Parts: sequence; structure tokens; C-alpha cells
Amino acid sequence: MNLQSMETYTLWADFWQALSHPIRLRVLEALRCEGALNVGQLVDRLGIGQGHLSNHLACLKNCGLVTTEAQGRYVYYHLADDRVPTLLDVGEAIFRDHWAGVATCAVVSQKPAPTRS
Amino acid sequence: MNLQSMETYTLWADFWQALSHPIRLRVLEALRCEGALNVGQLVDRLGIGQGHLSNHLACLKNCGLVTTEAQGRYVYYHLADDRVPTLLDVGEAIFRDHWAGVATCAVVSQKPAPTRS
DNA sequence: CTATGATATTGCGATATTACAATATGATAG
DNA sequence: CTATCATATTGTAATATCGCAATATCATAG
Repeated sequence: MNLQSMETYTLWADFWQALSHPIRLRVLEALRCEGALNVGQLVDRLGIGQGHLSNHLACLKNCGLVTTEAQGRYVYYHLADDRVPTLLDVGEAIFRDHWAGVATCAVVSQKPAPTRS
Repeated sequence: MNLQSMETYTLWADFWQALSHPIRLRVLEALRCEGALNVGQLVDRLGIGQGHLSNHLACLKNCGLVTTEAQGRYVYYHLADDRVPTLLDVGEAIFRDHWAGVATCAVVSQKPAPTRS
């Protein structure tokens, strides 16, 4: 695949978007801490609806961040490989130094812009 | 800042979102290759409107991925630190192994779902 | 001060994503 | 085969983001 084309950047952006949701990040952190969990266990830990979670899991799987292993009626999810925790670590390190700035970002998570007179 | 709270994950998701846009990725790649560029040079290289680009640059700056240096009327942008190329490298490595799956992801970049009869 | 070039901000229609409920699929026990 | 539990998929209203145009700000030259 050509890494210079506009379409490739659009697809690469979609990959990063897999990391851009609090529920998906909480799934990744839970799997990093606990190794492997099935859908029901993740529903319990995150406290969200099963169908909703399943959509997010499909996203993480399609984007190569997690893999699954079926065991009877249960489907266990775990991090895809060692690069995933590395990615999370580096991202968290940069984020820790800049969370205050992220909160003021007007493009991402556009807050209603403080009204001024 | 408490790294366990839901709000923190929401903010961390906003940080990742800075990477989730083709224009912002192209800016980061341009800066990685060329070191430092001002806004006009980036407008030329990316071929988009100045105001539009400026919004994306503000996003990257707020999220700690780039920093700026004013020189007279020009503002030069460059990558914030060495962790940024590391982040891009690891992300690209995982993406390269899974771009076909990313393209089928229904949560991110929801395609109109192939109609079946 | 005025004009001009460079960059930043704002407003808003078009589009994409999310959250939830309903429903479908798949596996296993009896 | 039927019932049941676990997981996946779909529809859609609410919400957030994008992209562009207009305009504001800021620095410098004259």
C-alpha cells in the first residue's frame, strides 16, 4: 500500500481513531492489566451495555489492537501484541505533560467557546 | 491528575484524536521530514486553505505534538520532542499490518454497509 | 499612523460518530 | 429439536467534527 497517498493518510487517521474513545481506551487498559477478558467480564468492569461494548470491541479488533480467542460460548479478548502497550505508554507520557492543553483544544472536543461581551 | 477517572479517559481520548485526521497526520509527517516549516509553507505543501490549516495546527499544539517559534511575521512549527516520531513509528508499524482491517471497521469511518438481499 | 503580509479565530451548513434499544446469530445443555 | 446464555449486528436520534468563507489580530515597512 502506498504510504504517500491521501487515501492512505485517511485510513491511517481511522486507525488512530480507534484509540480516540474513552471506552476503547478503558478496554485496552483493562486488557493490559488483566491479560484476557471475555465480553461479559468487560461489561461488568466498564458498566456499559453489551451491544454498545461489542461495537467498540469490533473496532479495536479490526484496527489490529486486540485479538480474540473463542472458548465455548465465551470470546476472550487480549491485546494484539507488545507494540500495543508500547503505543499506549508513549501516548500516555506525552499526554501527561499536556493534558491541560488538550482540555483547551477547540478543534477536538469543541467546547461551546466561552461567550464574551 | 487522576489517571483512573472517566474524565481523564475522555481527555486522553481527545489527545489521541489529535492524531486521527489525515491533514494533521500529513502536517506531522511534513515536519518530521523537513524539521521546521511556517504556516505558508505548510499551506503550499498540503494544498488546503490557510484558515482551515490554522485550526489543525492549533489542535496539534494544544495536544503537545508540535511547538511553535515566532520569527518576525512568520510562525515556525516543529515536532514537540523525540517521543512524537516514536509514537508515529509504532502506530505506523501496527497500521501497516492491519490497514485492510481498518478499512472494514464499521465504528470508525462508518461506510454505508454493503447492502445485502 | 496606514498599508500590507502572515497567521488566528469565528460562524455555520454538511457530514460522521456515538449511545441505546431491539433483534439476530452462534454455541451448548437437556 | 428447543431453550438458554453469550456475543454480534442493525436502526436511528442526538451529538460532535469537518470544511470553508469571512473576518480579526499581530508584526513590520514606509
